Amino acid sequence: MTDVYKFEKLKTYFSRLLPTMTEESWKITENILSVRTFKKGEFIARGGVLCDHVSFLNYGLARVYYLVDGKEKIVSFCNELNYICDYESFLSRRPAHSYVQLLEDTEVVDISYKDLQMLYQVVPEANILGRIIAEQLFLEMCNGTRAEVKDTILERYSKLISEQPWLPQRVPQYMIASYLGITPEAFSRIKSRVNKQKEVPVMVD
Amino acid sequence: MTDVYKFEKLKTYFSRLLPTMTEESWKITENILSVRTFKKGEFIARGGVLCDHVSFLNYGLARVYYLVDGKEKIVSFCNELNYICDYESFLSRRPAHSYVQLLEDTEVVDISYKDLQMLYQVVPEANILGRIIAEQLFLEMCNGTRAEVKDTILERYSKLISEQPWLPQRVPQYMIASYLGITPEAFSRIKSRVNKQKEVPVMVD
DNA sequence: CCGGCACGTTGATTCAGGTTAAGATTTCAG
DNA sequence: CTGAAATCTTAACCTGAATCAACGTGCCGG
Repeated sequence: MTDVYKFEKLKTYFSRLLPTMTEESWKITENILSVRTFKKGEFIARGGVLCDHVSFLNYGLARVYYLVDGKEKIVSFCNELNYICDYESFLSRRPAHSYVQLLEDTEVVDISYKDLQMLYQVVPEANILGRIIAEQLFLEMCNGTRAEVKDTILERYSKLISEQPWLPQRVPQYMIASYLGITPEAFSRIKSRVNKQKEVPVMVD
Repeated sequence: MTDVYKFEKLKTYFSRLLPTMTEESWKITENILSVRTFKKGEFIARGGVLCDHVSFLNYGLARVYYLVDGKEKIVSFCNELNYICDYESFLSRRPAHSYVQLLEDTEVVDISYKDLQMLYQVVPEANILGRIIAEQLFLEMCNGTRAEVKDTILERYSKLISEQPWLPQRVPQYMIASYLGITPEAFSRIKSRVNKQKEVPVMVD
């Protein structure tokens, strides 16, 4: 947990997205970043509250969910080397609709809206990075939406596990059910139904 | 239909997004744009085919849908002053997952992927525009997803009609049902149920 | 004017998943 | 070690929407 250089991961990530970014631009960027740590259970964003920071996860785990009639509907899980933030709230400057809660002790690198806008003015590459990141978020969103429309629950489960294989070890099953859009009971039923058909269990705990 | 200046609408749109864009930058941009027209029923993007252009709708109407088990699931409708394109395919350079079909004769202004990348190199403002547009698409997507998660069918219907009031006059009801994620039969029933409760019909044809 | 087609409605049946409830199992603090 | 809380499973019953099918109604071309 004691990184030699606390922005290392973010820097690597940026240099992969935009290899042409100069060391100078990075130095400026670095200056307005800050590191924050959170304990399991804390929130990085909450419904009704403006989300004023984008956070890049150094280590830890988070979930994003909506509150629907008092019930939590999980939209995504997020670990190391990803952004966590209600980017919708952040961009639109309006109260968040989603909740972003940490499922483990977590360290993030973050930047405030104000500072980011400043960065866009000062560092030209920042706009390219900002564009690429927005595009990537858009692509991820597309993937999610498409899967919800086209895939069966089982297919979505398989995809989830193959994309984030560490998930079953780190989050309870009822959260995965919530992500799939069904109740824990239904999920349990589906699992047992599938495992009865094949002698070798497909869905692992 | 005979616009004095065929890029007028796009220019206005851009200048609203980025007022600081110079006339010079616009001149360069303008040079790589082209106008295309389509007849009702034609496709701007098809599943399995790379979508190599972003198109800005000058006039006309389009729908975006996925094919699920041979059935069409409409994701959005799109008219004047919006982009139509499988932006996912366009950005990722992979075959499209969605179909974009014109529901009326349509005129678009469009730009190819290659030309856009070139523009990003040559005109610095283009990156800002690109970022803002990607951000907006992301926000729209969020709205859609959130509505699907949180709102009832009736609420989503009301939202749709208040956002695109011209819709019922221009598309058949079964397409609206598809957008809402239910069958035409179910939609019909919901409508009649609602209209029975209130003496004055709420859902118009 | 007629026949066909696209669109909308209505009814009967079916089914996946929700709900409720009760146990079984795991986890963890004290 | 022990008991409470959290999690997972199973079963019985219920519900909303899909499916299948039949039937209007309006529109268009010949």
